[in-house]
Amino acid sequence: MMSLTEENYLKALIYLSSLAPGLKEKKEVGTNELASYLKLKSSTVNEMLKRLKEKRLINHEKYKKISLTNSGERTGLKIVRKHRLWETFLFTKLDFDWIEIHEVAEQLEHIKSEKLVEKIDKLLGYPNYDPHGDPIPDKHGNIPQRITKSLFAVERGKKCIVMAVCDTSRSFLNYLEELGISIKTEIAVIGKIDYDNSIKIKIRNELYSISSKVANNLLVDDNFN
Amino acid sequence: MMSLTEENYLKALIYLSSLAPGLKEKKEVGTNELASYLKLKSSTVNEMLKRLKEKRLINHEKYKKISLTNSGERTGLKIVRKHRLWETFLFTKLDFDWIEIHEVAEQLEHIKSEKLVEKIDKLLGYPNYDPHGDPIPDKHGNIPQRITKSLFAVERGKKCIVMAVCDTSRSFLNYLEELGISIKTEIAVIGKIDYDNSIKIKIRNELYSISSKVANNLLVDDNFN
DNA sequence: TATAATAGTTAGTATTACCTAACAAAACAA
DNA sequence: TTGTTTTGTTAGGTAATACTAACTATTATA
Repeated sequence: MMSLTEENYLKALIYLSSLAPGLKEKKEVGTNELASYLKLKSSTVNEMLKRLKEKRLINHEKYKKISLTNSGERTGLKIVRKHRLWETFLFTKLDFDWIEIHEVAEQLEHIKSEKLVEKIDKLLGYPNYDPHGDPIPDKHGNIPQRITKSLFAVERGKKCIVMAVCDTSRSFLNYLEELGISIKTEIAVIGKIDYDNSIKIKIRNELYSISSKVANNLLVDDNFN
Repeated sequence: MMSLTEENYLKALIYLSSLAPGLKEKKEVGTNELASYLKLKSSTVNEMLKRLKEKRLINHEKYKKISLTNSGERTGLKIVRKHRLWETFLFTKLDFDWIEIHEVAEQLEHIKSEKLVEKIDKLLGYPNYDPHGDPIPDKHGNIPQRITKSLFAVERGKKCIVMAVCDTSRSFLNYLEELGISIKTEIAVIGKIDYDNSIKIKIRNELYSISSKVANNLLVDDNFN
């Protein structure tokens, strides 16, 4: 039986080694990297690594990098799946907003019940992406393709639909809320200002100007023009 | 912040001191009683009692009985509320059956989010009773009246509706499933056999005979004949 | 390549939540 | 009332998960 803490270590390892946005291929992870991600001391992490290795969930040799075993990866992906399904549930069924879902899903992801996960998945209609646009692994651990086209890359004059965000920080999500941008929002790209790379967009017939930083953090689908 | 374990102690205390079926008035609880209910050693319980007392959640003097403070009772009722709401959610929204809901709700009841509880309550239409017929405390801690009339007490010739069960053991619930009895099932009392106190009933036009033990563990509403 | 900076490990400590064994108080019964 | 049973407490131990401080290995750079 996995403890809540062990589950969180695996989830962090999955994230740092393969799920983090912008990672093309699998990456080995260091003790300190993991520690700082989990906001723990490296000595603490070091002890847990021993336990996870004993349980054959990770590969780790003294002073070397960490990688997940197949078993570790499977287990970790299950938790990611649960997290993202719960986020979707909270957002679509209970009207939680973007900013609130993560914290509650952090708790719900540790509920142990295969049946519960599958029932929630069914209730939601087997979604491929969570409200942040992150892909939801299916029950076998297969992960849908991540959306990669950013709003910044959309041509002038084209319309697109917001599918995901690269940044889930409170400040970014709050700013999006102010702009009225959420998942599935339609945005038309009106113009691009070369001087500072900012972009003029139209949302529900209102004009806005957004910085390239914001545009780069919005992933979109424009395959319908 | 309450730990999961502390929450379970409070819930157990609430149950043993006032919520257990058949309790008319508040009862003081002993260390051993609590220990055997929680399947722990009394020494373990004793330590926790110290902590709960420090936190002013219980009253307890050495070698004396335990009672909940107002704060302890409020906190405990919140957990009972969450447990029963989650049971209702699993039963009515996710098609879990009677036998499965308790174990999963034991985990879900510890999720910390006021908003989540209230949203689930709303989604369910603010129910007064869970799928076992146990009353669900409202957000202020008020508990609806428990149903008290057993099937055994229904007069011959009358119809009634199953509202609650007094026994939630696996074996009893399994037997009810076999009979096709669930919450809201209509039962007509056809006859009573004085010899062994067994009862002849009709469910969906099928005749059955049940023992007085079973009849006593089924609580019903017959205020509609 | 020598040394400084970074990364990783070990040792020792604390807290929570459990245990067993031994003991003390209270309740009951002869 | 005195002995026995039941109930409750204390002392001491363990595993999981965190910490700090001190150490060692690796890597990067001057």
